[in-house]
Amino acid sequence: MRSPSQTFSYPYPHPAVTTDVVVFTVRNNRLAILLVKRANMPFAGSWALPGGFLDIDEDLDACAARELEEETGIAGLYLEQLYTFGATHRDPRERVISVTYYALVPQDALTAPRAASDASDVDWFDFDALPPLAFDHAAIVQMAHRRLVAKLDYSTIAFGFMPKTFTLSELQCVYETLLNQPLDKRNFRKRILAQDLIEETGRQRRNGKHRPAREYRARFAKRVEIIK
Amino acid sequence: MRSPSQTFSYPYPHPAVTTDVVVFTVRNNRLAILLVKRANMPFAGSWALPGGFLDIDEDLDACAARELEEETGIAGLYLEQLYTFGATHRDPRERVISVTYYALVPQDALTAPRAASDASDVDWFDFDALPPLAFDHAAIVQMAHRRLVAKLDYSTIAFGFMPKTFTLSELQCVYETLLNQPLDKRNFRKRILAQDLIEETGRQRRNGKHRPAREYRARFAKRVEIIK
DNA sequence: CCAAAAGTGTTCACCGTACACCCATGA
DNA sequence: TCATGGGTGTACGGTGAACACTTTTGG
Repeated sequence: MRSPSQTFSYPYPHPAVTTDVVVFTVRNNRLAILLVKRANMPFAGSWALPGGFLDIDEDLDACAARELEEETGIAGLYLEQLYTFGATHRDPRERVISVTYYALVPQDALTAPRAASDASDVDWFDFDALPPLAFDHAAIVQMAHRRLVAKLDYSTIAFGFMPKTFTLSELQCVYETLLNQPLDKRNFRKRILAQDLIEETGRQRRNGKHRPAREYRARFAKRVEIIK
Repeated sequence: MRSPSQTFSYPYPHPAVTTDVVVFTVRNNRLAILLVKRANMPFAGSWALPGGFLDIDEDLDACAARELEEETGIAGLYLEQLYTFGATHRDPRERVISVTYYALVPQDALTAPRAASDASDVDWFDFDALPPLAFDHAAIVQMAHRRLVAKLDYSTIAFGFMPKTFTLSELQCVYETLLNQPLDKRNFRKRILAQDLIEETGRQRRNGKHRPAREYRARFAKRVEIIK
């Protein structure tokens, strides 16, 4: 707003802008996502992705994080932008553009989410047993899943599901879940260790009446992103 | 937020939504992009990406295609969504969310674009000699370029720069330009032919006082079609 | 016959894959 | 001592990289 001539505002109807988030986790060796039950029209009573309307002076990423926390109580996740959905009739109320995100929750952080705000209920659903979803959220979920699986090959995205420390068997289990196929133990360990992405903590994990497992942690500080 | 009917409209200020497009081509063995000179405030006289405001009942993809054609006369490109930029102060006029796209133009289709609409001028610029850009368009261009280069490895995106028929040397030249490094001729030909993506037309190309080159065409339906 | 770009094969190093047995612990 | 998951090495085939000369044409 530098000069009067720059205070122009586009004199045509503006669409609403929302963010929606696909939150993945691995739970009971199944891929699962977080859904909220809508309290309000339209689609009241339907399950949907957590999300909501953008505040006029709020960054897109902040909106996604805020709506996620408001509706589910989950905060602190790293959100990555997925795609922007803007078909003209995707929302019966008015024209709505949805900027979508996805995020990963470590297995151990599965605190039960609590519903609030526009959500009357919140729960995790196994990815291959999802209920019918409101709006075009099924398409959003599909795209997020494709992105997640594609990224397994060329990024460290799978570590997003791991707690701070973990065993190689736990890590392999996550990969097997995401790829939906068994992996050879020796080859898996060789590959992971060769990438030099994890290091031993020096401690051991005793999980039963058998040999203890070595405990590892990720060696990289932040998420190592390889460009898509 | 509740309404008995479905004519509800979100009762808070809506942001404006625009689309912007990064159009790449390869010209004189250099990567180049298409820019327009802004006719209006803000940033009047600055170079910027072609783009503009979304109509309220227009799909996002259609908006990107329309604005591109209005400002540059280029139509018929396959546009792929890149990322959505929504920092709160990226436009001095008002809050603006920009859904960005990128597209590829074949080498031979380099008809001079013609300026119109909000653009007082249009031109191609070598990617490594871009002028200062309006808004956050430099960041958009950077992201588009990273995506383009990343996709060379695992997609057929390079064919988007090729005419309907081409020689292997021409194709190699495009790869070398995009990767900014020379490639071994024998390995390149072996790799391309092994992928079974192209086939001989049976004709030859005589381009000088030397051995003619075999002419090929893409075997798959190309995404980038025609320029107007 | 000369200049200039087109076209062609082999070797080698590395990596992903297939595959089976011993180890450490708690009960 | 047994049941259970943890941990280890080798051999093979396929793929990407390095590397130089012959062929075809126009002038």
